[in-house]
Amino acid sequence: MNSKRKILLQAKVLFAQQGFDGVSIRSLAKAVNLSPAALYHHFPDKKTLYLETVQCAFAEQEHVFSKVWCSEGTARQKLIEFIECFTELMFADPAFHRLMQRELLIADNERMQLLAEDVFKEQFVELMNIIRQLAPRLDAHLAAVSVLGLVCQQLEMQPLLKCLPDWRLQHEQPQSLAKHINDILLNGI
Amino acid sequence: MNSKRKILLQAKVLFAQQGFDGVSIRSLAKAVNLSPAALYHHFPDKKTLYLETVQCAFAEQEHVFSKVWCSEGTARQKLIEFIECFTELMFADPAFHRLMQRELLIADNERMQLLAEDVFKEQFVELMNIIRQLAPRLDAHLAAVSVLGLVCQQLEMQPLLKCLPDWRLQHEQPQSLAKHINDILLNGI
DNA sequence: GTCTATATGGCGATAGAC
DNA sequence: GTCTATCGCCATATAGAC
Repeated sequence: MNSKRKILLQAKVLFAQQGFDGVSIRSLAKAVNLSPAALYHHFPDKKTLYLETVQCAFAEQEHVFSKVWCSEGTARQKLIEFIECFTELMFADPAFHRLMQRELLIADNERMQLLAEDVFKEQFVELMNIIRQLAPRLDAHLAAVSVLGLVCQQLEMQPLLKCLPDWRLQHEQPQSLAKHINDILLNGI
Repeated sequence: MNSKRKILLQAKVLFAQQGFDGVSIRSLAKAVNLSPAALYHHFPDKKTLYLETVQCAFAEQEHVFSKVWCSEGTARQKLIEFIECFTELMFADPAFHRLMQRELLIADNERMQLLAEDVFKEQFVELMNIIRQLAPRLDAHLAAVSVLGLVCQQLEMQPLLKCLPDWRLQHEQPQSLAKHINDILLNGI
């Protein structure tokens, strides 16, 4: 395989796990069986390597939901489908989700604008449109974030939840989780 | 003020902002007007300093919600009150929330168990009890996390949300947010 | 309890051979 | 395109004076 691609894929995993400062060029080089110097042939410096890693990881996710938005169902069916699809995606690629969390903690303004424009905007607008159809009384922006929050928080808190009462293995299965979220969203508490 | 306490309070802010690897003993020392060596009088090493910082930050939050659980209202009123209280708390102390996010990313098993037992368990059980009264059909554990997720995700995604369509300043006001979350939780979409 | 000075090591990055 | 060797810097941590 292309060395540059191999580096980017490994970097995604390591940066997601340990963050920018936690990953050294040396450790990344060892993980892909190259010398540290070899990495500098493909990237001018560590920061650029990191940014390309993030860009590469997010580019993979750009058009995942097109099939949901184009489906023939009602708005309600589309929302249910989106939640199932989004939950599956987040659980299938934890490195992506962790990278996202770290980017949000860094919150670099320029990068946030790029992420918003290139990766999230289109999907977010579609989600808001569905919500507007289903619940015109709600602020669509707030409600869209609520939908995402219901999915993401279950993932983020997983390590803690295992240590709290009434936790079940089932809680980490995306289908079971999607079902719960759909229930709570459509019927309330 | 006590030097050790001054160090811990400043460390909370810096570690929350930049993470364990992002904060050097030197930079922390400069921020509290001490030499790096002075910090080693109060803490044996950097890792211990970090752990004490986290422990100190979380200890402050232990009994914040007791007034909610002891109030005289119905289960529904208590839930509304909890959401308002929790939202206010998270927005009032962003350093605490960021530290929590970073701890979840590290996900050290021993520390998760301590956090669960000492800080979150009691509140989490109370929240589950309220939910069981309101909606026996739901898995109380999943539903409790959903409530927390609705609040936390709005905070975590803030830097990105500003760059997405239909964002309003109002979305960052805790009261306005709590109102939305209560609406969506009690009535659904 | 705080300082100055310093030991020791890992870091990002570069030079130059192959 | 990859290597070995290395530079210069900043990190954690310690020694010992005050």
